[in-house]
Amino acid sequence: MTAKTPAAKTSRTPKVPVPGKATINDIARLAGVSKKTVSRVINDSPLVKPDTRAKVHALMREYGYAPDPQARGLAFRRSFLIGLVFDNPTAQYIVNIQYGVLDALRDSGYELVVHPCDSKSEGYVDGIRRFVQQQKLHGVILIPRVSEDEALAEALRAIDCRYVRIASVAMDEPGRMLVTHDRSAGAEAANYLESLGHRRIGLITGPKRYRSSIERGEGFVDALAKRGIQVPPERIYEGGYTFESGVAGAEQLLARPDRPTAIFACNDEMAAGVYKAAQRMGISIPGELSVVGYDDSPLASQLWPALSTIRLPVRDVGRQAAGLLLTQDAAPAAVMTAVTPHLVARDSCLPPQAV
Amino acid sequence: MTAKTPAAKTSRTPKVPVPGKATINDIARLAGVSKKTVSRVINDSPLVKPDTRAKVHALMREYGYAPDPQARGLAFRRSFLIGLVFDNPTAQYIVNIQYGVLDALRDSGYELVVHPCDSKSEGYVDGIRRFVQQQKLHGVILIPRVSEDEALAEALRAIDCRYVRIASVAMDEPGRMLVTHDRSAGAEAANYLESLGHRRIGLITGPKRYRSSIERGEGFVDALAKRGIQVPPERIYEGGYTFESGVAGAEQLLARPDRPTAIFACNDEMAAGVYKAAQRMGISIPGELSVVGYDDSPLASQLWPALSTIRLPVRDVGRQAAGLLLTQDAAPAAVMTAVTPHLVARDSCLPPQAV
DNA sequence: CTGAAAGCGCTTACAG
DNA sequence: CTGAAAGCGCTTACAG
Repeated sequence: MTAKTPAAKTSRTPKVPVPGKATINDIARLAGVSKKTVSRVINDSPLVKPDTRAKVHALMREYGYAPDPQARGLAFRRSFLIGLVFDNPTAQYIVNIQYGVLDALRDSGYELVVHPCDSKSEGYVDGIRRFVQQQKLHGVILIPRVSEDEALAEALRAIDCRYVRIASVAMDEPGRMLVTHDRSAGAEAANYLESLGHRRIGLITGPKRYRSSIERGEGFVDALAKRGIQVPPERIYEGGYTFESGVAGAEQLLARPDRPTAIFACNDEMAAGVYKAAQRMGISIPGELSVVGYDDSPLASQLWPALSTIRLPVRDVGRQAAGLLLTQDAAPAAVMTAVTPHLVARDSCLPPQAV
Repeated sequence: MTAKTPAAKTSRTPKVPVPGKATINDIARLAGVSKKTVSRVINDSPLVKPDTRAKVHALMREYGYAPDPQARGLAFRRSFLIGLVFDNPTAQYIVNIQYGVLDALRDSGYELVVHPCDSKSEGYVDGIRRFVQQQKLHGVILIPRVSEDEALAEALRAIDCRYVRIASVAMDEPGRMLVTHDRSAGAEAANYLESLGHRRIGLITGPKRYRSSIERGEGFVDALAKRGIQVPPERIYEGGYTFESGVAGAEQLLARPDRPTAIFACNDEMAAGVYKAAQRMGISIPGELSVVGYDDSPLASQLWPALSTIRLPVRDVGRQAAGLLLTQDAAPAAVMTAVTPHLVARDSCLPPQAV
């Protein structure tokens, strides 16, 4: 204890913090500055002399120091957690969003907490509010269908909680929206089938309570109308985004005398249902029936023939949504952020047979 | 300020905490006890007079008080977060585990933080260690394949981190394991096919680096052997748990002169590949070929004919794993916890044709 | 059964 | 550009 030489040679003195266990006090002492200065370095304050900053940074690296998120959170009166709130989309969608969000969160000091909910249950908004308040979340990312619920958005604003809504149309200010433009993808599917020569075209939509379903269906019908093709009500079937509803829809549409030569199903699961119905009825795909789906789920490329479908880069959606959330305070987005879905043409469509 | 009557009548005084914003100090003051006593109530200490406890509880409810997890965590020197660490299983598996874990965590005060990783990358164990240490996690749940990595388990033990491993065989002490018994399910598939009368039976396994693949395959082969049926090497194909590898495997197995009358694919994706190959080769299922899969993925019931497969209640797995983690300190599990998979017979199997 | 003091590891507000 | 004091909302260790 008499030596005045720089310690750390005798490695086990209580003065040398264990890697991964150092605190702001250790770094401050080692650097010969106050902890407030270390705090400034942590928070990238410009009010630190470059030399001091460099020295502190070096020490932080040397001891593998990372500030304790809980202590920081307590002082900041908020946590470094982002909530992912979702109702009941497909597993693939949830997981891809998670991967994307985590891409954006990597090395940011933020972590992702998952929070499923049931938007049909009484008081689900209260549940989310409690979650946000208790965890003092930095913000939440809202996936369809909860993202489409204005009451939830309103409740979050009321408690001053940052959020980003992922939805098929802009329904909030730019900083709080990530738009997926389902309508234009519906139109792309329509134009594709029209350009192949199809004129009698059927549509299987999702449930009306999903905005995506409306957008996809309307985009499809409107685009066909622009090219002079009408889709009469009897060629539209409202499905439930499920395989079974796809089967039922196709059976109904294909039983008609003026049977359609092409069907657009608003998701891949229902498109798979169309395959099954067609197989049962002895209608060959793509020879006698062209099919377009939506989602590009793993299923799509496994069907036989491989399904032409709409692909949305969901991981990008997650990444950008998280990016918006993190920059919401610093650089409030001025222009609406969007990720655009596109058609992936595979083997399920052909020009209609000349009958 | 002169009134000595119980306040709260004039509702807006600074003495009355806003709902959802009360602190331990507010509750203590309102109850006329010290915050330490409130703390005892929060932590279910027996050292509180029933009357006092009741009064504090009432106040907590009235003001919607919930202790701040960050403050609590800081004082406890650990957080109330559970980490879910996974490499790359199917989306459906990940999501079901998440639902299950959250079932168990509900109202426990713990939250779930997701942490994907790449077990093939250099230093992935370090990444997980940093995650655990920085967040001061209460514990982590490990899903295959990372759950099978002894080096990771060792590293977690070294930093004194609670964990539960989900795997197909017991590879750790009871309190830290949730076993899924893939071997017995493989045997069940074997016995089913044998009892239908099949004798020439093919097997498409997963990659050898997955313990589940080995267990399923060996369980299948051993069970057949017990009933006097050999599966020669040329009737075993090592797939990659992917659709394409299922196609390739089936094409090879079905091209042989003594073509099998039944195939067991070690997951549903590969079983779907078998369907595709069979369709291409003009072999009808189940008439000329019986198929059994594994996982009971959504795919299974959408295939035509519906796939007979092994079903593991994955959500239960997640729930029980989380349960183990939460009770690890209090009641260290003495006996190995298991969730058992079972065959779901659908339409893809029939006795072999008498040719 | 209950409480006053000190501390967890950070930050805010203030002062210089 | 830097720091000493007080505080975020809890708990531990100690005392009674």
